[in-house]
Amino acid sequence: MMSVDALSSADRSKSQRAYEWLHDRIANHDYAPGRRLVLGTIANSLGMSVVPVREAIRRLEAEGLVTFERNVGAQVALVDEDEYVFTMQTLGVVEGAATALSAALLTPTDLDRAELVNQQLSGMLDDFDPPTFTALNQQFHSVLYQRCPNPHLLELVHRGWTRLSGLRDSTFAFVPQRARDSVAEHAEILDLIRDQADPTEIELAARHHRWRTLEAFLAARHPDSVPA
Amino acid sequence: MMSVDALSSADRSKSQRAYEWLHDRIANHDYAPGRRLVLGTIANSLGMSVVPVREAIRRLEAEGLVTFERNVGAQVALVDEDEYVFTMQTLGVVEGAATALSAALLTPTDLDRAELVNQQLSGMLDDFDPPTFTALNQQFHSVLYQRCPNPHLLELVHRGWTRLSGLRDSTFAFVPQRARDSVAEHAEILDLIRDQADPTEIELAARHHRWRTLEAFLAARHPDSVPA
DNA sequence: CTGGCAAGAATCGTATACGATCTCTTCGCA
DNA sequence: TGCGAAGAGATCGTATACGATTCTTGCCAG
Repeated sequence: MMSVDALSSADRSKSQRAYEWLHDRIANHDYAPGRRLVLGTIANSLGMSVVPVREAIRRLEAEGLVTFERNVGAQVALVDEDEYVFTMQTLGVVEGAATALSAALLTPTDLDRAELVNQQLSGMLDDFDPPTFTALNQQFHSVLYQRCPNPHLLELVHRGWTRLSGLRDSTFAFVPQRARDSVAEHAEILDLIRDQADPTEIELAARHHRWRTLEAFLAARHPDSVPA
Repeated sequence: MMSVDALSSADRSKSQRAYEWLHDRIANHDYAPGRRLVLGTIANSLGMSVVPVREAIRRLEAEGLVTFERNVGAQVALVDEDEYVFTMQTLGVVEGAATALSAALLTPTDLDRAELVNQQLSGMLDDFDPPTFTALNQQFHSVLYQRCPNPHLLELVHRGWTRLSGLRDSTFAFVPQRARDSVAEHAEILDLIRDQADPTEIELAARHHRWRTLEAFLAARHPDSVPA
């Protein structure tokens, strides 16, 4: 019988395993933004040489999850405020588009599942736990965009979510009030999809839902600035 | 005095030079879709070992310009019809968004330049040369989206254009009639921007402009199918 | 003549090695 | 005491080497 370890490494190159290993750790924020990624150390942990690890880090760099500086090394990408704004803005665009393209293809089961998740979100409002809320929130949205037939758009949505997952605390930890509005907007988006609304309307609803979360975050960070 | 070659390689790693070298050749379609990229051969051409070349190819793979199969090798990504459709669809989304975000920041000089390029396009309509038309067309659009302050969106737009640049013939080679409509739509987009129209209106105009090119291509390829 | 197998060539995947570069500490001198 | 230089240690960048996998070619049996 194969060992567990042998199974887990079956038919994947070391470079691929290194990529997945690092990707998981970044997405689960076991490796926080700013954490240095020392090639030799990672190679040792994985029982391989540095060569496959370097390739994995190049891929993560191209995806924006890792930054790299020549002769210095790699670290998990920092998500400063600008980076957060740009990522959320882009995510609003691509997720909105993916959701609109997905909407007509959602099954009644999909919609029920989304509804159920949103009810769970609603039930948490008075006993608020940001990490759980954030996880369920992502689950809600992923149900809605998952049927998007365009793989490029889907990948862009996934990358955006992954980048944001590196944050220790979500927007909802900073701005709890936003959670309540968010749940209500989810219901509106669901209604639009159920009513087979115009795809553009669905798209803009999904986009502005995300952008409002971004605006709530910015308002909390910069209470003095004048709203546009 | 440094040799030209030493200058061209100054302060960039070999990995970086390999990346740029390959990227250029793919973008200029010196390397056509499907062309195999043999590590050893490329390494020889560049006077380096295979290690930096492998890293460069990993990056190009993550950007979608190259496909890679384990133990087989890399090739310039094929752009079949599905791939073309998905890329154009995605490009419509991200370029539309980038153009809308850029619009308010365009200077009068930018707008004059765009106008000039569109006049050149217009002047070519009766003496039609698809490659030149395609190049000027890209130039027109890049003027409009270049001021987009969101670097993520800008990068996505660039990647989309680069992927499409690998095609030997643009849509305009298949559907010359589309060129005339395209020039007219360019003028409409310019008017919207000059009139400081609502960003959403600009965005949708830019998006649908691209999507109509896509539809023209599909209609030419599938003359029998029923339009939606 | 055709299908399949086997040997060789081509190419990839990864380990190891070592020079190059950066960073941090330490030491000397003002 | 503070600053700058020198050196040690850490880490990176790339070359080389070689086993592993895949592709190609040609021979043999049916």
